[in-house]
Amino acid sequence: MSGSTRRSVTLKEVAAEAGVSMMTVSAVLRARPADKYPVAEATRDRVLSAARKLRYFPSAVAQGMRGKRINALGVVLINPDARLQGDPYVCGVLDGVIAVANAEGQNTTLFTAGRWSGAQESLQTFCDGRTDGLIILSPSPDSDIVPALLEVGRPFVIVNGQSDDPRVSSVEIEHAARTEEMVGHLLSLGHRRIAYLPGRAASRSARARHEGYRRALAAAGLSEDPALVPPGFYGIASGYDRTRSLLMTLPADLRPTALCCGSDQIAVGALRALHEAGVRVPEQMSVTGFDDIPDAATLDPPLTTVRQPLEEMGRRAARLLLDAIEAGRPLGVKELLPTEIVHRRSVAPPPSPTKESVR
Amino acid sequence: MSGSTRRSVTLKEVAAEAGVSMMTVSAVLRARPADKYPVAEATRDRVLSAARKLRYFPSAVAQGMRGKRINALGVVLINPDARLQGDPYVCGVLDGVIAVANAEGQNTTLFTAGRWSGAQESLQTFCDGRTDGLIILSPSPDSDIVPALLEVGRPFVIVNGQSDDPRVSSVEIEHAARTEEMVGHLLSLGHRRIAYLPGRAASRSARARHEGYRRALAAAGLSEDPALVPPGFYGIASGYDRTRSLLMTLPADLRPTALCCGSDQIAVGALRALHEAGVRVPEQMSVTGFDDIPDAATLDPPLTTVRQPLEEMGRRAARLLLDAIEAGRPLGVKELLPTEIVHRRSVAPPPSPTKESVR
DNA sequence: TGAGGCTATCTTAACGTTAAGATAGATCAA
DNA sequence: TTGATCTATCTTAACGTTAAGATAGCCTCA
Repeated sequence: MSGSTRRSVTLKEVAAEAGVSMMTVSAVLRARPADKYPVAEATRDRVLSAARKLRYFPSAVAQGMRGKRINALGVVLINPDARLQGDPYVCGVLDGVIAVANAEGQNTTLFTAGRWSGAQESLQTFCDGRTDGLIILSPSPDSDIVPALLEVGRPFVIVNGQSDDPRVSSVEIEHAARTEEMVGHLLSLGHRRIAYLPGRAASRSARARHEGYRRALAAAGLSEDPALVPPGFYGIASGYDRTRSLLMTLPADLRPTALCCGSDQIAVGALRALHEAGVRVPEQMSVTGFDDIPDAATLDPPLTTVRQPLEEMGRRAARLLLDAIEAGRPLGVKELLPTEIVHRRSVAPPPSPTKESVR
Repeated sequence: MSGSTRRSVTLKEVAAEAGVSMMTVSAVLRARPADKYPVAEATRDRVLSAARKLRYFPSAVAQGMRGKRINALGVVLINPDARLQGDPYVCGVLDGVIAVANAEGQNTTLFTAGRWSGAQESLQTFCDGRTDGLIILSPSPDSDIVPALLEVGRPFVIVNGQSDDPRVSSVEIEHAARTEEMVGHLLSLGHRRIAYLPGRAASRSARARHEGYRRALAAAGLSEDPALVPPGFYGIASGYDRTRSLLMTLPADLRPTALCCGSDQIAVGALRALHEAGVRVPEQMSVTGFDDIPDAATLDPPLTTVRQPLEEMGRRAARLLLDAIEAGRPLGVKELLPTEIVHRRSVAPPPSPTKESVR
């Protein structure tokens, strides 16, 4: 019975067992409205019990070929060495996508572009018909995947990688405005020397956040001091190394009194370096992050940061995608989700001597 | 051209464009060995350029219906409120599965059982033919999914939920033996009152780990003190609450000197509670975990724990599943992966007065 | 010269499902 | 009584692909 049952039970077998045509079985099992395909009560029962007896499961693949939907959403992780563990950003978005997909009776299929050998090759995989559409997570602005997808005309939504093309739907947050607000907050507390530890310049979000930092300084009549903005990347190691450099290379009176980090991971590294150097946070140095990863609340001290609604972003993306699939065409909706600053203990006014003395 | 392109390009259209039959196009594009289906060089070129021109992508769905493989592995997350963010265990295994799947040209499809209304209903989703087989993550021993899957005869592999049935393939670690070793280590350091914070008793792994704790005590001539083993679940909140209770309810001389936690998440909660209560770790209290999540190394103090090769477990499971799919039948392979204790700073001998005074 | 074997290609049928139209008996109004 | 309408079911064709067998021209060898 079980064991080497290679083939699965088909509609035809159920039909034979119940002594009716396949169409009748199909109608009964899909519970079509009776006015479309009326079935006698007795027949219905016979069909249902035959299906149960044979353990029949409808083939989504065959259904997908017949109709035009396979009821699956694809999620594309472009990052070549993408790993879920230790990537709260991707996991959060994915959780949102899965939640909506589940609620709407859709499956979720993961695509990871092992090595990126150009969009053309990857599309062979992404567009093979096993999903109805794609959610692209943080495509680099340099990648050619967006134009390629537009060309094949498949529904897709971008998360965190807004495109100027009016046909593209995307879910995005205000990187610049929120960073500007954060830096403004530090300025209002009296900080004047505020370092910024940015993500890699190839990333859209990193560029936008950096721009927010500049705008806040400009609004306060200050300009960016390159010595306080060492290039880096989103990652614990970057935060650690850059912070150490800042501490070692700058004379005490030129040291920043606040460290605005482009991501929480960077802030984690920064806090570690400050801890090792005996610099107390926030008394001697304020530190801020961006993302509000789960760890942010339990760091020592808890991190003041920007909360990105990761799961909501995933949910929105999934809904936009479903809309586009339904409509059968790109809808070009750009959603901008609200973010907020979460105030925790890693920020305080600068140590007293600084006061209003702008250098 | 793009825009409302709803339907995708088919083999037939490519064949028409190239002026050959569909079969020839199929043979060219799948690069079949020439001795099976020889095609003239000129024809080949014509087909390839037609396919490129029309942006043809073979339909995996149609291929899957024709042949018997769709080249996708399913991963079933039974946990009803499964979330990837904050679940390093699931993420780690998933990373391993994805790595192997990718390397073998397979897709990965996620199934989450929103609410668990019995295996029969869930199987409708899991067995709808869009995957060639399933990897089941940590099924509860109480769930009826394993017998149900055996009955429908679909290839599947269990991770961390070994079954006695000889047909079932599983990837497992030694929960009991390693916990026994960990508790033995604490005993050898002189600890005699060792609390154990278990995972939910419905979970196989939690039961097995708990059993290891008992065995270690028994080997030292001790028996379990129910007051030191409050029921709980794998999760930060459980560790925090249970630890607070232990600290508040027990008189100082009855307090444990070591806290053996059923998971790293529990240990995270325990450390937080101890920190708040001003109990120094490891000077006044040793703490151990299980899993070795990435955070374990950066906790304060870094956590002594059992390293579970999560990613390797995922990789093994994927390989076992591919073997079973290949064979077309359950193979009943049980893999037991090695684990090791990672010694970090959260463990020390008990404070001096305790010594050998077994109460 | 014809049998056999190549090479390059085409045709048919099938995978499991479903939309649309066909059928056949029963009921009903004119 | 004749057609119209309704109910319950069946039949056909199609979705995009591919295995297997068919075909047709050409070459080789006895």
